[in-house]
Order: sequence, then C-alpha cells, then structure tokens
Amino acid sequence: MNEVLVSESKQPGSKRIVAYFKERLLRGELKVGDRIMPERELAVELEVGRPLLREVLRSLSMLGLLDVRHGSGTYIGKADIRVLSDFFTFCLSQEQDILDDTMQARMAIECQAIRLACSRANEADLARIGQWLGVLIKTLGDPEEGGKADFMFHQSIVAASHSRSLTTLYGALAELLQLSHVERRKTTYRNPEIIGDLGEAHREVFLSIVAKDPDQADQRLREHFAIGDEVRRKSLIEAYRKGSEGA
Amino acid sequence: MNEVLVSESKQPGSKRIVAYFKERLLRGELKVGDRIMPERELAVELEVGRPLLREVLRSLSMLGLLDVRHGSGTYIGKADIRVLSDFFTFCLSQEQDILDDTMQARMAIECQAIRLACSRANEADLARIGQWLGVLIKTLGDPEEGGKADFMFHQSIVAASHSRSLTTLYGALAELLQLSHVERRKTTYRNPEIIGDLGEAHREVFLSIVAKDPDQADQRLREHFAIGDEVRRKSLIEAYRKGSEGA
DNA sequence: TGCGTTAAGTGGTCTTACCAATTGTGCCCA
DNA sequence: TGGGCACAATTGGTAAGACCACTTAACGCA
Repeated sequence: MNEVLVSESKQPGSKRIVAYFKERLLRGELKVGDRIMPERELAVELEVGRPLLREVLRSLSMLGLLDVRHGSGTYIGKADIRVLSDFFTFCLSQEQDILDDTMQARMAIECQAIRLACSRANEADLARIGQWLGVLIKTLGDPEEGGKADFMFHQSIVAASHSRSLTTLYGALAELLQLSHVERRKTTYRNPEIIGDLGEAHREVFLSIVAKDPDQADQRLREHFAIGDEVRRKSLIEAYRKGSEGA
Repeated sequence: MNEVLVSESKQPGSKRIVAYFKERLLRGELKVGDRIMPERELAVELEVGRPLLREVLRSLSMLGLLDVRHGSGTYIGKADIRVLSDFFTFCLSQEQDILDDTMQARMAIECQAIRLACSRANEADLARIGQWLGVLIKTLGDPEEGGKADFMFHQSIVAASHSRSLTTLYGALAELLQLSHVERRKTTYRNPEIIGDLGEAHREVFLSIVAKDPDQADQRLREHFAIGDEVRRKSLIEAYRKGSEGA
C-alpha cells in the first residue's frame, strides 16, 4: 500500500481503490461503523468496473477493515487482528524451527507485559489470572487441556498489561503460541517431578505480579521459560539416548 | 479463515477457495515459487466464476501469499510482512494514544532482541549497528533524518538477534515505529543538552552489545527508553507552563 | 396504529467479451 | 545449422450486463 505517489488517474484501478480507503481512514473521514457508498456508486466515482472494485473490497473485508453485509451495505469494520493469526502462521511457518523461535516473540511480549501488569492489573485481572492458574494446576496431567490452560494463563497476564499494542501482537501469534504450548506439554507431561515444578513456577509468577515488583516478575517469568527450555533439552537428550540404545 | 468445517460443496464459493489454498499451503503441496493452476482452470475445478476467484486471489496477493504476474501466471509468494505495517497502522490507529502505547511493543521486542544479539550478532551485524550509530550522531540536529537513523539503529539491533519472529513483528510495526521516532525527535531536538545525551545513550547501548552482556544490554536499553520518556515529560511540562503564562 | 406485502436498494455470483503482457513455436535467412 | 523475428497461444486485467438473494423502507388496509 505504500506506493510512490503518482497521478491518481494514471494508477491502476486497484491501487486507486486502496488509496481511496487509506486516505479516508487515516483522515478520519471514515470511522468504524460508518457505511460507505454503495458498490455501484463507488465504482462510478472511482471510474472502475464493479468486479475490480469487489476484488479490493473483498481483500479489505478479509482483513476486517470492511464489514460487508449482504442486502444492507458495506461498513467500516474494526480491524480484526484474529485474521493475522492465520497470516502469521503462514508467514512464520515458511521458516525452520519456527515454534522454537516463536518463543522469542513470546518472551519479548510477555516479559514486557508482566512488567506493566505489576502496576496496571486491577482486581478483575488478578482474579482471572488466578482462575487460570487453578485450571492449569488441575490439568497438569493432560497435554491438551493443560496446554490450553497454560496459554490462557499467560494470555491473561498480557491482557492485564492493558497495552493495546502488546495484546494485538500477542493475538496475532495466538495460534502459533497455543500450538507451542501443547507441543511443549507433550514432551514433558509424563514426568511427575517436572509437572510439579511447572505448577510451582506458574504460582511464583502469579505471586510476583501480586507483589507488584516488575523486575522480580520479569525474572520469575524468565526463570520459568529457562526451566521449560532445560526440561525439554533433557527430554531430547534422554530420547536420543534411548534411540541410540535401540539402534 | 478458521471457519467451522462443513461440507465443502455447501460452503460459499469464497470460503472454498480460501480453504483450497490453506490446505495445500499447510500440507506443503504448494510451496514458495510454485506456479498454481491458471485462473480459468482453477475456476472450473472449484466450480466458481472467475470474478469471484479473482476476488480471493487479489486478497491473497495483497497479503503477499500469492505473486500474480500479468501474462505469466500466479505463483506462491513468500508471505510479505510489509503489508502488515499498513494493517497494524490501521488496527492500532483506531486506538487512543497509540504512538505512546506502541512504545510498549517496541520495548518488548527490542529488549528481547538485544539480549539475543549479545550472543548471536556477527561482525557484519556489529558493523551495521555501528554504521547507523555514526549516521545518528551526525544527524542529531535534524528531526527527520535523525529519526530515520534512530529507527535504523534500533532495527539493526533487532536484525542482529537473528530471530525470525522478532524481526517479523518489528517489521509489522515499522511504519508506526518510524513515525514514533520522528515525533519524539520533534519534541526534543531543539535542546542541545538532550541531544548530546541522546547520542551518548545510543553509544552505551552499542557498547553493551559488543560487551556481550545480555542483562547489561537490556538495562542500558531500558535506561535509554526511560531517558527519552523523562525528556518528553519535561518538554510537555515546559510547553504547558508556557501555555499557561501565555493564556 | 400496526401488520403484511411489495418494491426498491444493496451485496453476491456468473457469463461473456475484449485488452494487455508473456511465452512458446515456427519459419526464414545468413 | 543456428539465430532472430513474427505470430499465435496462454495467461492475467478489466468491464458490462444479467440475474440471484438479502435487507429495508414505504404504502395500504384493517
């Protein structure tokens, strides 16, 4: 969308349509909930055919920027970050070891979020984090349910930061992160000692938020991540050994 | 794209088209660089009209997932994160004080990236960071050029992390971050003392990477952000006082 | 005044036609 | 025999017109 600015009439129709929306959205002329001009009228105004206009409208709709309602009209939507979960999955899935690397993005967002949560979390936030901590502990022996609870626990912390940009980024990675949680659980869930440590580590993370100590919370969370890394490293070594002996 | 799975033939045409691509991309049947079936053939196979197919192809193309070449064919693209810069800008620009909040996302990504850069940065990375440090110092008195150099300095650090997910997220926020850099400079550039401190702070950040000390690098970067916040707080207070006296 | 019916307005999908860019094939000439 | 040029085929780009389907508004009648 960031094209070199040339005479609008010389630009391909599709780019003129995109520019039309971009300008009006950024100018505030079109706001969430506004109804835009009907397709046939807009096509005439932009001097394009309706099929081409619909191509762009569909694109913007798939991003959530437009809310197209059959028989009613087309409205400016609230940009939907959920669509990005798929996109990020596509984007990053073309990379090797992406689940491992996603940990970096997760650590980046969560460590900053937990710092903010220490000062911004309200009673409802703390209650929600505590609730997911409870569910997590109950489901320690179940990789699927435990992985989901683990994800929700961490997502509650990010939500407690009350930072729109952090929750947006976290939401964009949600599908990959959730997959990562479940995969991690599957490599470790059979070891009761590890499982016990896992619950304990999450409890300490929670308590550090309650204590409202940003540096400590950041540290506890990093320790939690490091424990998880170490656990998986040992599991891999053990699996490798078993594999060698079997050979 | 995460729709409830129903009989494919009963789904609207557009959803079937999206599902067609999603399945084949995730299955690895379609890889970057592959050429897909010509439009007219694909329309027949999916039992949709060509205009509808083009609507979805245009959408996927705008996300960079498809590389459509006039007269040549349609190829699977490498998902282009640059498109997300605009989308994130739309997404987050619907929020109040978004430039301020974007700082949180920036801090999250950069503080994690700089930790990784301490162990992963190679000679070329360090040279590039140093180069942008030089440009930054030369352009301290120019908000536009200095803002760009500042952004590039920080972006080089993120690149030096060699983390695909962090660079992807940072790229998605690039437009907002760059705007943020320039805006910050505009509030402070007239004060020579602040400007001097700015150059010095960046130098210390750079040196901490060279020293390969993750905790120190993280701390220096946070101090740098804190100094920037303090500077802007003072500038706002001063502007407010002047405003009051003028009233 | 409220309900039902009809018509108008709006998006959804498709067929057909034609334009424009790229690529491949065949023929001619050196 | 090889290279170059021209033409045709293949592919994407754009549009008009037709018709379907959903929503909303207006009008008439009880």
